[in-house]
Amino acid sequence: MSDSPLPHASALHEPVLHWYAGNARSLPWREPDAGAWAVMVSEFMLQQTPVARVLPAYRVWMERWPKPADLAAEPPGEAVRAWDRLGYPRRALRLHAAAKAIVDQHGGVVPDDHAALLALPGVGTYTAAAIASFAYGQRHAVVDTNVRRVFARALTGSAQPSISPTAADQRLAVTALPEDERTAARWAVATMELGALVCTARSPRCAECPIRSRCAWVLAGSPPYDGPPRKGQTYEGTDRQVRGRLLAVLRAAAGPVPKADLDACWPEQAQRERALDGLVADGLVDPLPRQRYQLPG
DNA sequence: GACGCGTGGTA
DNA sequence: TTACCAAGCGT
Repeated sequence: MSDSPLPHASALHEPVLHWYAGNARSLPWREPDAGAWAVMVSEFMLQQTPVARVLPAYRVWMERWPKPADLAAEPPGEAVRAWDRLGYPRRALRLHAAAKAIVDQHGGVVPDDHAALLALPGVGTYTAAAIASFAYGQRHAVVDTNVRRVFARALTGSAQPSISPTAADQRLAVTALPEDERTAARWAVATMELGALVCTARSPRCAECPIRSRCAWVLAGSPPYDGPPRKGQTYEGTDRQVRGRLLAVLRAAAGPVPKADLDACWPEQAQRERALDGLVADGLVDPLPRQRYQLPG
């Protein structure tokens, strides 16, 4: 995204906030009594995983571990097991580590300070801003892929945002932020929701969009994407697939698993060994004596 | 900045 | 069917 002449983002505030008031989804982590831990758990799970797949795992998780201290008291392997098939299971490990840090350093309360949040394992720029904004009502630019896409279209006039987040994206989001703190917090969640429900990546529902009459991309005739090709992520045959299979076996087992059971899930030995070593190096798997393995204790 | 990291739904 | 996409993070 370029950072020059911007349509005044302030003209978008009222229509987007009004749209959100009537169209926001009811999600458990948005309930008034949800709390910061609920927001934090949802944000970890939603990193690269769609809402529909997060919902059941989220409910089980919060029922079992309603506070950070509840999770911190368990071995990390239990977090990995409860992560189920959400994908990227290192997030489960990081959420567990973050819960321990919250207990050790913040009295068991999710911190409300942006810098303190950023220091937690698995919390990056986006997640720190999201927790501070959604859970504590603070004024932060909350820049995820939805927001980058909405701003790319509405303000910059391009069909898609840059392939990876840029400093310009961040600056644009900061510039567009309403001054008032509470309004800024609603704007953050509203722009994200607009990107998730209307201003979608593939087939945007422009007819339903509250800012279509002010959208730079629509006003330019909705030109197609003309940037460099996006990096297609292959999966079949990758180490990621092998890791996924190995971990699925370990999640399903109540206790230690003989190596033979792991050997059965992938034919090529070299890749299998590499994947298993990687899981051990990542702390997702504990090696035991006598060629056995289990989730980390 | 590019890359590795899971999984499944959708067009 | 293949390819893209989904509330990123850490190295």
